[in-house]
Amino acid sequence: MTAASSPPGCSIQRTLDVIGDRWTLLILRDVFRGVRRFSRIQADLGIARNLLADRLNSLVECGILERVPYQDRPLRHEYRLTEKGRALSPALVALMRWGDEHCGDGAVPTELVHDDCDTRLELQPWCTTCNAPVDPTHIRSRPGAGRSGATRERARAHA
Amino acid sequence: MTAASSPPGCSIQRTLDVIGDRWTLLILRDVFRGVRRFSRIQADLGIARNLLADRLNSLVECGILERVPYQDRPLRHEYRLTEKGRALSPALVALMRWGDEHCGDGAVPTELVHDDCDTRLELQPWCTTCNAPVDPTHIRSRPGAGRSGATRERARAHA
DNA sequence: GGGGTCGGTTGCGAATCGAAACCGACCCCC
DNA sequence: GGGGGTCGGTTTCGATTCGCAACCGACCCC
Repeated sequence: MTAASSPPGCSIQRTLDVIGDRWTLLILRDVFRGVRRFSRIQADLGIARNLLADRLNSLVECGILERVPYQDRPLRHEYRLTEKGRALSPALVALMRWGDEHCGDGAVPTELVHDDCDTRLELQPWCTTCNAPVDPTHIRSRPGAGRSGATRERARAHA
Repeated sequence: MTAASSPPGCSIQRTLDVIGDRWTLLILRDVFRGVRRFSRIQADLGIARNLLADRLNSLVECGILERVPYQDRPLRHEYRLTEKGRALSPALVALMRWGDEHCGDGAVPTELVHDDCDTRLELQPWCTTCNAPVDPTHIRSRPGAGRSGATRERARAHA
């Protein structure tokens, strides 16, 4: 690690340690869309069963999904998003939007809309102080001074 | 593929085909932060050299990065984000924010702020019609009717 | 000539992946 | 009771990918 680097535990690094493999985000996309059962996900993604079992276990273990029984005898579970899992929504949306804009191959298979007004969703860094979107060139990164709550306090106080 | 699934070429799938491996987003994070040279990135991430070379080539090949000479004799390049690459900013920010909120381990190593006002950035789906953030429960996904430009037109007309 | 930097490439053992077979618990049907 | 099917896995094993270390060419300075 050099001076320009973040500590090993940078947020993105930690995030990708959890969801940064080839299948995990696709699994979560399915769960977001309501595809919640083992075999449905497996058929949908074409992922190997052993890997799917493995990834689902990891996701449950780290609190992104939870196993909820949907029948007894035989006991079967489905996988639901926890609050922590639902919080990944903006990231999924951002990735999907990027794919739409930049990897389009003639058709946009899925788009996300605001169901109140049918507007196709934008997703961008938003400054709550300026109440305006922030241009990428105006994003500065800085070493954090502590936990996010405290940090937000500080930012509010400053503004 | 089942009825509930998207076509094989779903935006997220296509996106992850390009940037969905264990290192690529970390490499891009470095480039976003200004770490643009082969050996700097390598030292920063601890990635194997052959993999880094491979990933950088892929990223250049698909137009996310470009190779820009920073000296002749010996000719050396650095890797810069293209427009397409810069468009990944919201996704990176979203992932970083999620990591901050949900994978914190006592310290938040990096945070993103709006450099005009020092506000810590939020990132959420934004409805341009309502001019308000959209709650995840109000996000509906629908099959796209065509290219994104046309789709956006339609959404505007509807609103 | 010796040593160092930079951006790779090559080789090889180790870890991971993917496909397919197998399994237990249960169902329905005859 | 037997046969067949579903569901959610686990096991096995060959193929792919990864990660480390060594090497390399082009250039620099001393």
